[in-house]
Amino acid sequence: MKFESLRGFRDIYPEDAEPRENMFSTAKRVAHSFGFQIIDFPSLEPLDLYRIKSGDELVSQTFSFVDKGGREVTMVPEATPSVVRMLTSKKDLQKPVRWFSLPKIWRYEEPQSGRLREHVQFNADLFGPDTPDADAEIIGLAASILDSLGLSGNYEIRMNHRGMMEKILKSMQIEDAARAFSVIDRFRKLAENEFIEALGAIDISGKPAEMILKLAGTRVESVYLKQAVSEIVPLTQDLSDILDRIAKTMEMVSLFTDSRVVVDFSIVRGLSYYTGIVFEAFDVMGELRSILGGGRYNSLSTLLSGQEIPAVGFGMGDVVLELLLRRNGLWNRPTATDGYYVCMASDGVEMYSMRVAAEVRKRGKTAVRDSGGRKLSSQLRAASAAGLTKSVIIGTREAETESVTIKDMASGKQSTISYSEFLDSL
RNA sequence: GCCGGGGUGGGGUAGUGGGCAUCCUUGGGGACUGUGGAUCCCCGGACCCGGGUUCAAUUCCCGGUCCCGGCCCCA
Repeated sequence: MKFESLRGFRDIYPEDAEPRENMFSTAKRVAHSFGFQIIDFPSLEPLDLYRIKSGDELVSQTFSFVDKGGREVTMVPEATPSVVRMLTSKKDLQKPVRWFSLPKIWRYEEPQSGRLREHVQFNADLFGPDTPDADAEIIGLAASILDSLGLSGNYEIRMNHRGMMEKILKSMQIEDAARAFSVIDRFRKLAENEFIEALGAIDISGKPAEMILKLAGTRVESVYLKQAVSEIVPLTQDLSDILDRIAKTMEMVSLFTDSRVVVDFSIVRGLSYYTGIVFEAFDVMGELRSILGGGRYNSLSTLLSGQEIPAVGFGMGDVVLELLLRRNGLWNRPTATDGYYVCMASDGVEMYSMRVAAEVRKRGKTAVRDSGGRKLSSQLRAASAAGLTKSVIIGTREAETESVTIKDMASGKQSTISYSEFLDSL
């Protein structure tokens, strides 16, 4: 019988687990530097938590089952509902609340490039203020994490605004924005005629369809935003206000990163619950799906709890991020780490060598002791593989004189010093 | 759920309707009875699973499964 990991699930060995850990710890460090605090929540949630806001399409793509108590439960397919539940059930939180988490997320979908059935998602949300400052802070956090991973200049932020899009559509006499969004969302995947066809299928044709086509293909920097929109629809006061806010947000984001920030009118982020700004980050080569995505969702807490708490946040999966880091040569294990590999050159020194290793560790340093039963040459080969900077060689000679031989693995040089001298050097 | 392409040791490969399979690498050990990353030697380890065709299948056919990519969807 042969066992393999399930379709879409991964076994992660040290050569990947360590770069990965490095990636997560960078994200954590940056989040902390922004004043965000880590939270955690269950991996299993009631299925209804997702039914309320998303409907059957999402539910069909979850790992769900009926538990022994007859409850419909699901492996969490996203962080936000759980986070919002935590937020709304603790009534004494002082706003703004800045939270992040690193949950495992499950989705029952066909695996493909950048998408698996289980992944880790870095998730950050800022609750309370509904301001361009808060929007910019969240996007700035996302960008700062990517920058800290060494990806500056290798990605760009594309943003849009749900409210702006709704107003633009409305000026074209299109009331059902949600349906239009689902077509606009596919803009990049469709040829021009297919896009027009898809719009026609939801009763948008003629001039409005042409306008939407032009709009969806538009990407602009903040300074040209107003002009670009005014070329397509008349600027009402409402619309103008939103455009000012977007431009302000973009300018603020530019304070966080040198990466390009543009408005891309094709970014609408599926259906779901976004109410204001939406954004995604893409690799500049355009080879991968989006690295991260998020936006403002001011009504989800109302939906889940009746409390109105404005929110803005984003999620970033580890799968695409890993692909991007690999492509940029940033997926490497650390080189030799500071520490000692303890070898035994002869029989009868087990206790002494183990004591040496234990003392090294007590002083907060790394010590890996060979488990013995083999020649010194084999032990030193293992020492090389262990990637530690030094080896300690202990044999009868050292045991008799209470000394240790320290070998520098890079240079090959070694010297014998007394045990106490060695301990003092740690 | 659907579509396309794949599946030979841990990784990378050669090859064939018939001698349970090539080479490299990795792993273990040795040459080196107290010295690694060099060299040489030895050893371990594979034809995805099931069914069919056939005297005979790793090779051909069918189904499944997994991998890669795409669709749907992307929370």
